[in-house]
Amino acid sequence: MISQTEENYLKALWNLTSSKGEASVNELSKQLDIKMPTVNSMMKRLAEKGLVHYESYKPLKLTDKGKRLAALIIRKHRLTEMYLVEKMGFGWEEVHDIAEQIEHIQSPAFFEKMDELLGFPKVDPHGSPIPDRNGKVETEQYIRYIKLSDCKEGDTVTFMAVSHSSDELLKFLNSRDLSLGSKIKVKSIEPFDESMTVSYAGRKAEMLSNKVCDKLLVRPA
Amino acid sequence: MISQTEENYLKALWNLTSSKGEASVNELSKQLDIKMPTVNSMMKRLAEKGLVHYESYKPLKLTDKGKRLAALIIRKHRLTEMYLVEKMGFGWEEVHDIAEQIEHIQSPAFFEKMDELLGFPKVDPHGSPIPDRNGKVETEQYIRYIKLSDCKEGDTVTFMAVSHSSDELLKFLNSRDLSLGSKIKVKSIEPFDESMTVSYAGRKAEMLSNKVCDKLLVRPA
DNA sequence: GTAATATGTTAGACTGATCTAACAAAATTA
DNA sequence: TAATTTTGTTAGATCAGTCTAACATATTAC
Ligand SMILES: [Mn+2]
Ligand SMILES: [Mn+2]
Ligand SMILES: [Mn+2]
Ligand SMILES: [Mn+2]
Repeated sequence: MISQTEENYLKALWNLTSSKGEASVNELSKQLDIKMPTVNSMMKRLAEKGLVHYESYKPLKLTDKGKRLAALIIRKHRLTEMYLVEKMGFGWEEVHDIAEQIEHIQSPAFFEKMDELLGFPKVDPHGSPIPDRNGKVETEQYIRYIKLSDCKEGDTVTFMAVSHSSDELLKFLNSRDLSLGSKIKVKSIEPFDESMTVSYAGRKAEMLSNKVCDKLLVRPA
Repeated sequence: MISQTEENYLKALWNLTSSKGEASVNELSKQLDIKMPTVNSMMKRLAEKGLVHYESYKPLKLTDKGKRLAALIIRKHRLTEMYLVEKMGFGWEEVHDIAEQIEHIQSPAFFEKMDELLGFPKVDPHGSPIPDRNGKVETEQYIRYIKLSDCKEGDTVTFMAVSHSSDELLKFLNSRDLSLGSKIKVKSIEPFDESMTVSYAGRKAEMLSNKVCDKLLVRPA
């Protein structure tokens, strides 16, 4: 069996390795705020269990089994976030911490029921894809999204997802009425700090810093 | 802070002490299926934390603080059971094991939301009272309930709650269409084994063993 | 009232999950 | 290349939560 602690390591590693396919002990240590020696010995344990490829001084990788298991935990996390927003009336900025706990509930029936009641959603409230029952994740469209910060003046795009969303960013977006699906037009880009002035439903000219634009994933028109 | 493990001990002790006000290490050990020395040392820890009155060779009692805390966990458990049945469509026999896990979620907002969406229910799906936000439990009516097995021939009663319900008992009741609120009339009692023949909505003559009748709490007409 | 049984406690071991201190290897800088 | 810094590993400690074995006290049976 796999403990709640082990699940959190797996999930963190899954997130870190999603781009390059591998991650360092150091990165994982920072991500989890757990000291390197602790992470190191946990990696050996997960290697014993066939979930991680571990070799001294080499980068960490998930095995196929580890990837699948991690994706199934992510699935529970994202289904939960969607359920909390859609069925319980929470705001998208309130659900991550609750989902962080509920993702560890052991009850297939519970998550199947959520999935059903939600009508088998494909994405969570932040636009991240929900892995399927087998741990497969639909990256097709998702990987085609680009950062708003990479757009040019005059571009018109659709706001599709928030990457690595903090409560603060989500609250900021709330305050500007900027939500998933919004059509955003880039009116101008300030050369000095790359801040953007954009317009969208109900907002003629809203200024967004580069730090914000860097977190908004959009689909070109 | 209090761990999930500690919460389970508190809750078990709360259940055991609900009648006599005290319980033995041995009883608690059996209840939790954890060996006596383990229970013993945990009781000392909880005493340190001001949650249990512990004295060598004396029966265990909860402190007021311990009672309140236990009741708040029970509150989360019972609200969850009610939510799963009323809002997610689970059967009353399916919800205990899920609630056993969800009761440990740390998020006041989550349980407040459940409570609201349910319209502030007073009892769980098995008829047990839900403690209020302060850990006070409404025993007024509940303690007046009697066992069906203590009724006499000719009595007419209302089925109000199931005590210490196992999945098996609940499934049995499902199979007989016997649910909370049913008006039950005791038609006859077999002197040999005290089994009862009863009638209720849609059932003319249903035989219930003494073991079953002992678990059904009813309100006299 | 003693013997037998049941219950409770102490001691000591083990595993999981964490840490710090010290050392080793790899990467970076000079 | 040599020195310095960063990253990774090993060793050993600690705490929570569990166990078994041994001993102590209380309860029950005779
Ligand atoms: Mn999240
Ligand atoms: Mn988590
Ligand atoms: Mn229950
Ligand atoms: Mn529990």
